[in-house]
Amino acid sequence: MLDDRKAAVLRAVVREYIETAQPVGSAHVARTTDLGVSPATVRNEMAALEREGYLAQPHTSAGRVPTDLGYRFFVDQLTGPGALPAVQRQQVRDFFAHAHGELEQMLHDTSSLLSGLTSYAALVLAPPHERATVRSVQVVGLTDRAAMVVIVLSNGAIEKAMLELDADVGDERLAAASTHLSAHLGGTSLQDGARVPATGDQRLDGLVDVVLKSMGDPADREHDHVFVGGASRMAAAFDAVDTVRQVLAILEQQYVVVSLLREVIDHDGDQGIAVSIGAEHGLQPLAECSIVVAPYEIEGEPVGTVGVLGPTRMNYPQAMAAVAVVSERLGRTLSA
Amino acid sequence: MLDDRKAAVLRAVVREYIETAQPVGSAHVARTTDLGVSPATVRNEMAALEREGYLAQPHTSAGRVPTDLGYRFFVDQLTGPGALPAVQRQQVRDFFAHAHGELEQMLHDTSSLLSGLTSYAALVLAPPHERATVRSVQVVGLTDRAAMVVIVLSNGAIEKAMLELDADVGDERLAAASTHLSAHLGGTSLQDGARVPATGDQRLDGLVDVVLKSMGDPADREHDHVFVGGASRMAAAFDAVDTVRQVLAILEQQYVVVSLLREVIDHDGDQGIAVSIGAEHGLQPLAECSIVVAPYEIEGEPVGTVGVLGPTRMNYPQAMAAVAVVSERLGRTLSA
DNA sequence: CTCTAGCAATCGATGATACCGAGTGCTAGA
DNA sequence: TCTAGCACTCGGTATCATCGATTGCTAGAG
Repeated sequence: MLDDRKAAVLRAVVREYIETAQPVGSAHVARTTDLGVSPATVRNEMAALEREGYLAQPHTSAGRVPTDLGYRFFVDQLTGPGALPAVQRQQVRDFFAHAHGELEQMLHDTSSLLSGLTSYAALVLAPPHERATVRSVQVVGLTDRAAMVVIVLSNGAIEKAMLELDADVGDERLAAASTHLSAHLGGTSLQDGARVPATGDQRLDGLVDVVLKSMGDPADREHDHVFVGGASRMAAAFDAVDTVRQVLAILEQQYVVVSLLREVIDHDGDQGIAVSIGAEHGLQPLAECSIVVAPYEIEGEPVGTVGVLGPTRMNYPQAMAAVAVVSERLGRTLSA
Repeated sequence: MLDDRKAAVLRAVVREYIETAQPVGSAHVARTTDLGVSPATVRNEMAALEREGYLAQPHTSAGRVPTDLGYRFFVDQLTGPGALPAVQRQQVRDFFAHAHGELEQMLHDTSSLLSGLTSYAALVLAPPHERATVRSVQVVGLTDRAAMVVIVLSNGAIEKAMLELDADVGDERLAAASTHLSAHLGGTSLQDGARVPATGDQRLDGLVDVVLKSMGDPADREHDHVFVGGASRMAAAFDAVDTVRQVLAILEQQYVVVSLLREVIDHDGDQGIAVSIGAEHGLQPLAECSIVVAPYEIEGEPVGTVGVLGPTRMNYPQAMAAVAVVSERLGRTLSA
């Protein structure tokens, strides 16, 4: 596709631009590469690269800037996700060594960690609750007409749903329903809408039905929780305050973020780390952003994703390294 | 303190500046007030107001801008929290009419609502769990060595804590502990570290102790959850991208936000709506922000707060109106 | 004593102008 | 095929004048 020298020039431009955020000129490239060619030669290559869509010029007589395509080439030709500085690697190890119990808290903290490592915004998608098996079902009465179903899952997550009751149901009956449901749902996964055999007691069976229905409610299934950490760092990445606003507005919509993460990771086959650059995904407000995501696995099964969102001119090797380490480590910790 | 005319001039300046964000000149004030005086007179008054600290001049030959003190006067002389447009009032009514069950979801949505009403960031502080009474306690085993304590409270909130066990404890024993704890803690509030009588079974009593200790863990008590909605709108309020970053960074620290809300509402006695303007609170990064908060009450008892965070030149009457209506309505809904 | 009209002075914003320098494209020659 | 040289482009910066909004002050009217 690109001959060696063009590739080297492109690499140099991308690297320099990532670091300085300034258009980079031919002289700079000639100096920083070991190609032993003059700026004039570099100029010719750069002009060619521009024709082919890898570079762009903000205006005549300015240096070149990578296009999305340019970044794409740069990312694709990376052999692996670079290495994290030892300090950071240690930081990650420490974090997960001390990570204790509670799933949601841990995922939340993980997003802060990742954001701190990269200085971009971090996204952590929680494992879908469907994957875990039920450990306990309990129906707790709150008021005469309202009860709450609390389901504890094997991974420490909790599903809950409100229940509106037609009539006052005694505590004993709720307790009976709890026992009955626990007995028959325990060990199953939430997604297969398991059948629960009738007890014979009509009132009880009715109650059980209501509970099951509320559990199957797709509104609750949407509970694909995503943790966004370090969103404020996006403000440092752009200088147009309006861009910042748009990006933050997107990050506030959990649903959008979730499907974005899904899309990016699906689109990329199962390459491990997936990268979406600039306008490659559909979201117009994020056209100036790139996303680096990786799935994390529990017991060998991919269950969630971690990723970072930064400006298109993000430090890809570093971001990929951080995402790789964190996803690997997170999976390992959750598998234990 | 200020004679009538000075007050009128100050009011006019504040109102105009809130609307236009431009320094306002004497001619403007003379035109928009019905004082029937000339710009020259207004100028004298404005000069006086500046000497007294209510106004400031960005530079000679620009109009005046209110100082924090100026806003403070403006807010203090407001008779009440202004009226919300009918459309918005209806919007709030609709929202709470359709608000269903789940506490956390509802508080989250409330923050979005309030942010939408004011176009500032909204803060909703959840009722401290200590206030609610325990409805059910359950200890659920997750792995051999880990269990989870799930406490359902009367207000529909859920407290959970991880438990690390020294040895494998049988399911029956966990169940026994659950029943025992439910029986003795049910109806009590979490904050009084209630004593639970011994059962005689040593292993069981040991387990109960562990659970109680984990519940008393102050790390969990910190669970004063705060919901921040519409943080992205802060990006529209400032044009210095760095200010935006600082403000957002603060909003990401739940702990800081919680104590800030507390401080503001405590400082103000029990006036209902409390307002903190500019640097009145201590947080330097929020020096260009104001906060409007109001407590909301369940069964007549103040349990949480709702508020908005906006630029110092926020629309106070409108913000106060929105906060007042939402807090009132939220309390009413939760009391039902 | 208060208010106002008039007026000079102030100072940011805007726009024109010139200049510099970084960087390019092209061409001729090695 | 590469490079040196060179004219050219064009954004950024500095300078300068101008414009306009607004002020502070003073003198005079009510």
